Amino acid sequence: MSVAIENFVKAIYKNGKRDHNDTKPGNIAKELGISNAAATDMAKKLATKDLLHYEKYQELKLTDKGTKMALNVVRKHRLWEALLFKLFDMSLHDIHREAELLEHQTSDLLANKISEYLGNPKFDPHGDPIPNANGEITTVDTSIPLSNTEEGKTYTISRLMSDDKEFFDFCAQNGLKYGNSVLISKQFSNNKMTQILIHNNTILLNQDFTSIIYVNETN
Amino acid sequence: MSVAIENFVKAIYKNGKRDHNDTKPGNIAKELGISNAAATDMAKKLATKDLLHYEKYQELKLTDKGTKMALNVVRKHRLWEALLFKLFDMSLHDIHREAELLEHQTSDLLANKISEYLGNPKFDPHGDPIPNANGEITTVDTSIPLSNTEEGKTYTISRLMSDDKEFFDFCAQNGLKYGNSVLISKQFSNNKMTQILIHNNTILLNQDFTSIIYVNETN
DNA sequence: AAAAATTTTTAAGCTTACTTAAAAATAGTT
DNA sequence: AACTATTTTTAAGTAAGCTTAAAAATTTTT
Repeated sequence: MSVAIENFVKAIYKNGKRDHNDTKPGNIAKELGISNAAATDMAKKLATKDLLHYEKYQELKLTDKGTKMALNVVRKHRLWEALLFKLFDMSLHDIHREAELLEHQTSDLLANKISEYLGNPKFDPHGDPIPNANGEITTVDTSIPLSNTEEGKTYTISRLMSDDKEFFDFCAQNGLKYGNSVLISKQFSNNKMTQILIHNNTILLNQDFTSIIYVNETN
Repeated sequence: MSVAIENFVKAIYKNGKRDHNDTKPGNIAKELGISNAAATDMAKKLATKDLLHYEKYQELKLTDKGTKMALNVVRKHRLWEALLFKLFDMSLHDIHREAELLEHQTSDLLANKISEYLGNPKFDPHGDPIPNANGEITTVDTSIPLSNTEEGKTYTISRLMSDDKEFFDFCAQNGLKYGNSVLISKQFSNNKMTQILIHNNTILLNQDFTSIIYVNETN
């Protein structure tokens, strides 16, 4: 299966996990930086390969086979991120970019070797869960976006759901890192802004950021 | 530049280093597993990109630009081999196969990180020299094939120049490994066979193998 | 030096993964 | 409910990297 196909099913998988749940060709096209026409073509083709269900004008739905393929690629991506993060001093954004390419050129054998070397980690450096060799995510995700937190409570950063360089640069500068603690000092009523205290610094975040930073309540 | 192009210049580079020195399209085609016609087409195309000099029916000669590209790919290949060899318990053949794919999806930045992590090694696990970030091979190679050794002398294995699984399996079984010592117990007159002593085992090697196992005389 | 064998080149054609442009259907707005 | 805007689909076309078949040139053998 080609890189284009792997990226296509991965994009459907990722979009299907999001709030909007828009997996129509146009959204997948946007995710992949290709034309809508190309996405429609590809969707039809992958339907014949039993990777997804295609019905005109409807959302694209991965079959079990398609989901398995997507999870296999996601697994390799996250294992690479975990490995590069451990071995090298590189920004999360750079690591992501390398993993984006390496994920398609990695045998299952190598993926298993990486996993084993790392002690079969359950999460990558963004806090995203790493599917196991069977394509299963066994961890239960109880995290919520920062935008949904309560004023005065303390949380632990569990996921940074982004590919964006500016976002990661901002995070790196402000100690927003997987595992770190944040206190919600002020939650503005409309949830459009959140003020947090981290490392004795007060930061004001807008919804662009509070919707992709996920946290768990600290016990 | 595409994977196909990187592999093409790499094949010319490798063939140019061998005894036969046959870099006509047919030989490159054989190396890459494509048709002669495809190789001729590609050669013409790469000439327009100033990667090689093309003259009908003549050997293909890399330009400086083409050589630089080839060495950059070779560098990444050998760095990956060195890294995978260090981190994981995998056969040299499997490592080679993974590196064959990863080499094309590796930024210069990542290559430098791998190199740094490994202490800027000068050789990969086969004993092949690793070009530096400028595409220069600074080491001097004094090694000779086993077929050219002298009876009674002791040598150190310096390079195993092959991609072949059977060869590597044989090597692994018999302790034929980069850095190991061999005594030439009998060199048959026509050089078609060589009998060596390694790890207290006597092995008879034919020329297929003695021409790709390189050694240095032990001081 | 001719004849035979091989290699290289040319030519035509295929598949993949795109593109743009226009038609068709859906979704949003008044 | 009708009009508008957007999205999806269809259709036609392109570039990369191959293929096979046949012509042209080179190389090898006798």
